[in-house]
Amino acid sequence: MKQLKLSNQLCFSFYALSRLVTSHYQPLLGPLDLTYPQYLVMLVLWEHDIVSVKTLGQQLMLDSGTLTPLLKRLETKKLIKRVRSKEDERSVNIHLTAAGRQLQQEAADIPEKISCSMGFTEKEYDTLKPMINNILKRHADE
Amino acid sequence: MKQLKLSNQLCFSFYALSRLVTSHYQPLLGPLDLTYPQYLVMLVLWEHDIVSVKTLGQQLMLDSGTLTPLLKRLETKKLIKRVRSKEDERSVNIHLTAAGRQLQQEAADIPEKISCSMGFTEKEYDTLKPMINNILKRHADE
DNA sequence: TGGAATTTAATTGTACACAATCTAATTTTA
DNA sequence: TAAAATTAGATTGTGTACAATTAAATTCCA
Repeated sequence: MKQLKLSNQLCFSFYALSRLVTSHYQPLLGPLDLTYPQYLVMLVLWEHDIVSVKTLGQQLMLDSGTLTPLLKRLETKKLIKRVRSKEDERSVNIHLTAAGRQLQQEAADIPEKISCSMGFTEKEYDTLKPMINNILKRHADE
Repeated sequence: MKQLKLSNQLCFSFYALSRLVTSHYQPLLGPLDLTYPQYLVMLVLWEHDIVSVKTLGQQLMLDSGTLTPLLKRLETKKLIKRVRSKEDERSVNIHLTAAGRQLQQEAADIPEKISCSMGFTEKEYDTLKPMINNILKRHADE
């Protein structure tokens, strides 16, 4: 019986934690004129240089309704370029620009700073990482 | 070195998990014409009947910029009533209406359903609940 | 006591998030 | 191969989130 409320409470904790995380990124990303979701897109591009909107959506678990306007904003800032694919005209490839690559340097210390800001303990890393990724993975289809 | 990326990855997991949670509530709340944040407000009201916007904001960690329009939508649906306090005219008290209390019955099985939908294991409850609440608590000030 | 500081909501503006729908391109298959 | 089904993004509309500002009420305190 008491169990029932637990799921609700745990879900609320996840919801609150996500917003806490975003709020800790904000002061780090603000100076780079990036939001957290925009930063996530840049992280993917810094790894791959070119990715399709579809791939981006799969990696970040976001749909085109979210990504299309977000990518347009990144393009306005000259950090990326949206290029419709020649091979498959339905697909749009996102290219990292020189300015976008440049930004990687300025963002280099963010992982360390966010780690410090959130103050995760060793134990929290080791426990939460696999457990939460397990939850995400078992719902991977959607 | 490898540690640095971990914080970024763990934070992304939290962000993704929060959206996963919301997506699992949606089919349960849709029939009640509630969003997840609206449901959270109703949960507080089902416990207390009357709460101030300030208290609500503290409980849910949301500010008036989020709550004011959300509460207006709940009022439009006749689930709550917004009443400016007589004792302190700055404060607005949220009252549960009869329809709002009625809705509690229809929402009674949501905790069980969300538990089933998310499929948390016993171990996940026992580990995640205290660990995540600890993280939230140590950043409680903001 | 009366002005300064604080508190509480509301407002404004920007940016997600996602359901639902649409269009165009590609693939399937009858 | 031509119609049907699928796929990739874009669009539309609703609803959060939150920073920054504003306005009104209350509290502080010199």
